[in-house]
Amino acid sequence: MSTVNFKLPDSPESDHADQSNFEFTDDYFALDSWLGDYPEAISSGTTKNPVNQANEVNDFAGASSLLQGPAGNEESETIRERREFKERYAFRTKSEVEILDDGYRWRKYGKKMVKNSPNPRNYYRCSVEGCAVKKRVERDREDPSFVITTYEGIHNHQSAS
DNA sequence: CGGCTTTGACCTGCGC
DNA sequence: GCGCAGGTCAAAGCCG
Repeated sequence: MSTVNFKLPDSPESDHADQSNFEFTDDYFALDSWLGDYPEAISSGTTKNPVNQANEVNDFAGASSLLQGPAGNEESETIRERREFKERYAFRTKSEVEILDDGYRWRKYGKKMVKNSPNPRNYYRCSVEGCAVKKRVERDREDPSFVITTYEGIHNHQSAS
């Protein structure tokens, strides 16, 4: 239904058509509650059903701005509050490749097999020094054509690419 | 030559 | 206390 085309700042090199299909389908959802990290949200009626959260496009806009990094108001109360929970946003993306160029440079630091899924989970970290943003990439358990990307933290720098 | 992957080992939290 | 599962480290090798 509401397909959000997320145009990424294409780096000069990654001009391939493969990388351009970074789009959020109806199935994208923020994992804040989905991860089960927020017992309150779950007990208050939030289900794990992705369809239920399919129309939270506005939510994504907020998440997006957070991902881009605060534009100066780093000390804002909102962000400080969020920091207590650890910022975490996850997206389900239809993609052949899991290495999605989102404008930042990532360094892989781990790979793990998870019990729930036959697919491995990859751990990335922003290679910019002083930036503690982490990223977790794994394929969907039921739909290997989907990739679940979980961001953790906020970039404190401009996207370097 | 520098930066990044790879991969197994290590660490830690948690449930039994 | 033990074992499992998830997360991270770090040495070695690869690749541009």
